[in-house]
Amino acid sequence: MPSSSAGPRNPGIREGPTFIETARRAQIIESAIQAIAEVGYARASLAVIARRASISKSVISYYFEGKDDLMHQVVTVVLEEGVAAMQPAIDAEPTALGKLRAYVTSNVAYMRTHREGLMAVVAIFSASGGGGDTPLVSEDMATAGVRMMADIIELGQKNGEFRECSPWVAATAIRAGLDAIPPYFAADSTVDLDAWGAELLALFERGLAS
Amino acid sequence: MPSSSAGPRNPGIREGPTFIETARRAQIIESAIQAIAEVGYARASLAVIARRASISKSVISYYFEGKDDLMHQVVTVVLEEGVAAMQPAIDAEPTALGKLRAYVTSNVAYMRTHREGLMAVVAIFSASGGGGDTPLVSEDMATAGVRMMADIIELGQKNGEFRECSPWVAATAIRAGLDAIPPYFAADSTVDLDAWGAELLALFERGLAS
Amino acid sequence: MPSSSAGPRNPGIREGPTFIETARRAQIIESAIQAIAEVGYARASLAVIARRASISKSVISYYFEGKDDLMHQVVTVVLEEGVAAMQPAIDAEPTALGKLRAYVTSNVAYMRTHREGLMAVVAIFSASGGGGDTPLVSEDMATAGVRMMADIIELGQKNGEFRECSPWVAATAIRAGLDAIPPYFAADSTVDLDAWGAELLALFERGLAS
Amino acid sequence: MPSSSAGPRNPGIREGPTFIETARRAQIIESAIQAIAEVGYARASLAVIARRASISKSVISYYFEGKDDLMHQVVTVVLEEGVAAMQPAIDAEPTALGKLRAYVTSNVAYMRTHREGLMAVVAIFSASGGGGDTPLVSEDMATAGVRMMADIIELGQKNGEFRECSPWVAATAIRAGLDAIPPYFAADSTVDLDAWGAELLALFERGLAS
DNA sequence: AATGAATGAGTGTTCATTCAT
DNA sequence: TATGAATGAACACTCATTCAT
Repeated sequence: MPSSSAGPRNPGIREGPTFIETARRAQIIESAIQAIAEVGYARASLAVIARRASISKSVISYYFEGKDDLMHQVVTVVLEEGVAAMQPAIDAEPTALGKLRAYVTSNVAYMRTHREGLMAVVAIFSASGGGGDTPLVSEDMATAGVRMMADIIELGQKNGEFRECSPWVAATAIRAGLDAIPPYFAADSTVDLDAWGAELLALFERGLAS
Repeated sequence: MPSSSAGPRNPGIREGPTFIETARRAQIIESAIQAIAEVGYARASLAVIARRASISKSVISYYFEGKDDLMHQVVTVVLEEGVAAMQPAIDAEPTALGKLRAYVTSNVAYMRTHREGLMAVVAIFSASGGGGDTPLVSEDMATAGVRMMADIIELGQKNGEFRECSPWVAATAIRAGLDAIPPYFAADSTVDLDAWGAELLALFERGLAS
Repeated sequence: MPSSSAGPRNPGIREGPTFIETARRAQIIESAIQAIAEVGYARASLAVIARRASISKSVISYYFEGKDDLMHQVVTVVLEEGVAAMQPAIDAEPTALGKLRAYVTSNVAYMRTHREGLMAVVAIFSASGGGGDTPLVSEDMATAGVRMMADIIELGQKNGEFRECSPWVAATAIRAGLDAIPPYFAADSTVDLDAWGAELLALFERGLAS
Repeated sequence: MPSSSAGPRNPGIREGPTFIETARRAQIIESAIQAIAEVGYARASLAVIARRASISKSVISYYFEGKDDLMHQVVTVVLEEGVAAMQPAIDAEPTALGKLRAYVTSNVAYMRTHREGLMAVVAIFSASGGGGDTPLVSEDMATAGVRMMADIIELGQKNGEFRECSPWVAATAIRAGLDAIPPYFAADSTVDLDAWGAELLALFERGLAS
């Protein structure tokens, strides 16, 4: 009864994930992220991922239900960590403008340390979107970041902080603006992320100002 | 062994591509676009593309150096057609604001009629490794759209129409905001593209206003 | 639109099976039969079958939808050939007793030249029966031989040639008695098939006599 | 590295198999039988068998030399139990006819309670290569049932109870007739086994009558 | 006595590519 | 100009087996 959230796929009786299991899972997910970020989703085969982790392909099958499961977990981990990193900062701000700034700032900060993860997620997203039968990435996950932003904008519109406009379109634009950064950062790691974030903020603050 | 830039090998008198050759190439590229848009990059094998064009796989190998070449050409054609469709409208406008509006408006218009092509390009982009320089997508191609926009913004700044800011960041954001549309449009073809474009324009006009 | 009855899985426009196609199909089916008869169904992998035919595995995939399809065709070919060899002899006999004798005699005769095929079919049958999701062998095919025999017995009972008894049980026993022969014949090719057939006939003629 | 004939390696004082060892072996064999009967030989992997026994795969490797050994033992156990269940009834009958009836009757009775075991044996037989001598099933084992029956027939022929004929052919036919039952019984457990046995007996008693 | 971890060979299958015709 | 045939490498995945603990 292999499951993505439970342990490996063999044992008789289980209690909780072993130390080694947790470590291996993390290691494999990390290798997957690096592989996707570096050679693209199409060329990130299990063999490539395994080689990068210096393990045999079978180990991946031992800890994950299959490639789809692994990809799903990559997305989950990166997104959950991202939300965990951003949410407190956003919640701490009372105003919509503050929240908007916190969103962009903390997102850019997260980007600095998790560039590859974000690139991997974007790659998995659009590889999934194509039209396969299994979603690989749930609608819910794919739009989580946009929804967060849209909520902030709606709040600002109720407050009178922001002008009337489609929160969804604006939120999509802001997220897209952020998602476009990692590739540039990957190609040139001297890119000034803070400056980029500040520029984006200036752009959207003005764009939304009432 | 025809190359991508020249036609099939022809040691005779001929110089330019035959009529039939041009037609076949276009047909294959069109089939590739449809296949990618419909089943995703991963499942768009040469066999699938060939079946869609009602030809045998070998014909593709005859007209293109390989799959990478075909993909490269898909990107080229779609992007060049896009530029061809947008450039006159942009050039016709004297002011930077006018050009910005023309850019977004004509881009959205092109999107309506070339949704599949744009989705295919995005799919090829992210399947081939984020945004770096790969066999499938050259750096130059990937950033062409951004550069066009950046030029407009710089013009506006010289004019005094737009405030001082990083033209590159702003241009990237605008392009990203536009590129985010096709997936939504594909999932729901009743999406109001004009409204979306207008919203984006309102956002960025305010964001750039001096 | 690959199909087991149609041609290979690639071409644009098809008319009928090529000469080479027919030959390859037959060759592959023959190799599969030999492999199964020799090493058992479990060890008769596509690799083994391909090696025996001195071709690469991919050729099998080129001419058959998959392993299941190949197995299905093995069964079909062997059974159809068997029926074709037996049916005329059976039909030529007016009496049920004559038909019974023709059935057993022609079956044994077919066995001499198609021992491996019959062993393969039996192996595929019981590998299929296990409980997989796809039948691999249709109920219809599996019981065709028994039904043929049962019909003969029923005819004999209406005639008064045979005593009253369950035609199905008797037919099953006769078929089973015949199916048991090939392995012995395989182990020792000097087995006197005609004598074996005659013994079986003596046994069942008496067993069914009214 | 316990061998199939001895228990797990035990360099201490002990000679015979421990209680727990015997129990585990029996449990594993039983699980193997169920697994094969239920999902077929092909899908009855050690993992499946282990899960059914609620133990880890390694335990199987601990008690058996390998999968082949386990399968060999499954066959041995089922067949030995069958002989043990039939032999007394056969020995109790003085006449060959009585023994024939006892053979069939007790075989059918054993079938009712050990359907899965018999199906497993048949599956192992035909998965492992027809009927020859393989690691899984020894020539000796495969023909044990036939020999038992052949002995009875020979006795009857000496007695004058049965007519002259090849005891081996007749015995093979009878065993085959019996072995054909389990699949039908498995597909439809309401099959009247006693009636089936009686029909077979009627058939073969007449067939052998002097 | 038993486990979880890991491996390497092997499974069926897909794919881009080559080549004679 | 185009095809059918064939290939070999790679794919995700399964499996029996080994081993330290």
